[in-house]
Amino acid sequence: MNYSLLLDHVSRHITLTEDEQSYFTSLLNFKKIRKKQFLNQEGEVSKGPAFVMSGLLRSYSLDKNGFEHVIQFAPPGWWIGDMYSVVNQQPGRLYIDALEDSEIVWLWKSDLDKLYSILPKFERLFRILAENSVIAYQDRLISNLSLPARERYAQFCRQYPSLTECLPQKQVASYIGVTPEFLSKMLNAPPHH
Amino acid sequence: MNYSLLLDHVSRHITLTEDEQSYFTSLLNFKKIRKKQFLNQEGEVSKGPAFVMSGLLRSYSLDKNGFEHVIQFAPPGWWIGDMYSVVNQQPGRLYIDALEDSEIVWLWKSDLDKLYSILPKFERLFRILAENSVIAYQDRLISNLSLPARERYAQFCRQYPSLTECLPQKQVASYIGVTPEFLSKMLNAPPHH
DNA sequence: CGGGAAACTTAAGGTAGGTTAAGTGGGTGA
DNA sequence: TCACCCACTTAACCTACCTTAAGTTTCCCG
Repeated sequence: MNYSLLLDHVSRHITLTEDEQSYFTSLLNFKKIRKKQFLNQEGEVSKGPAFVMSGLLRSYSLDKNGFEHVIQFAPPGWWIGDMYSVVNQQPGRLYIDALEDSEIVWLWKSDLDKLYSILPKFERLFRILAENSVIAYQDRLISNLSLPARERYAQFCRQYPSLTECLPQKQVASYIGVTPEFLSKMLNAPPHH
Repeated sequence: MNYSLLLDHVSRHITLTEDEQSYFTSLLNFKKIRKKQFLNQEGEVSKGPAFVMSGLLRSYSLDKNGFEHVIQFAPPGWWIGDMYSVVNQQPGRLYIDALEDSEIVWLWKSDLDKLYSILPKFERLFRILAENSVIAYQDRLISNLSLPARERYAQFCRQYPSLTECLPQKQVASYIGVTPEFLSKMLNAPPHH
């Protein structure tokens, strides 16, 4: 198993000896997920955070009218999971599925806790990741509260140019919070002033 | 100076000896903020996270039409800050001001970093706080994407009953993402089935 | 290949929520 | 005590975005 993508990612925030690296990787579980298969369904207790090695995952919630709302996309090199469910070990409210055939590695919550106590450096890693996550959610909240759909779309394209290319429009629509019909109309209409 | 509110809060997540407590409190800066005064203005580099001892603060962003969008309220026992600005030591996009005369304690980012290296337990504390923050922002994002204003209001009342009582309506309107006029109309109209 | 499901488009009509504007009442500082 | 400000209300009008529905294209799976 080649963990270099993950170990590179980790080493951007904390430094590990070879022994520490192999202890860390010994806790990892590997999994292939084919397109449209689920890592996680609403109402299940999420096993733990997952790191994407290849492919593309997303998390979304389903409202009572059956509409999906994308919370996050996770291309290779990103973490994804249902934080609420992992932290509280309660059934979550998110679905996580693969938009492309994907490979991930994931940790049991109990192994993560072990990792924290044996290698406290990992507290730091996950603190930093959580902080970055807070920043990203805050940014998105501000956009949702203060920008019209057209500018939210423009911001998405600026922020995730590679995703913009490979995602179907309806996924982007769901992320920025409009219907696919409206996004289509927007894109095929003359740019507003 | 009486730090019991803060130390109680900290001890819910990590355990400190008396020496550790006094080292921690030695890093704290105390500040009184009168109603309508700012802790933080857009474009400034935020000094660091602040813990509210008494009073009530809020953070908000200002859009290009001059409208405020409340990101967070912070009653006593809560942390508030501009995470983006603290982490990156760059000018932030948030204003933080006091809705009531308040007292806070806050940490320089550099002291926080010292604290992490001398007492790694604090990595854990702030990891947990950041994780809870992620959960809260995710929840709010889901509400904004999938619930109509009336239900966002109901959820706010359920989630923060004490804030609902003491906040002026226009602050709540700004938090749930509607105009004060619309919230007023909503509240004075017959409940929708 | 062929057929069905998705993704995308177009368009008509509807609605949640915004804008503007005017008025009321309570609180507070000079 | 008065003046002013600010929170809140009301109401008429407006628009960004949604709903429904139909049609076209693409693409995948058998």
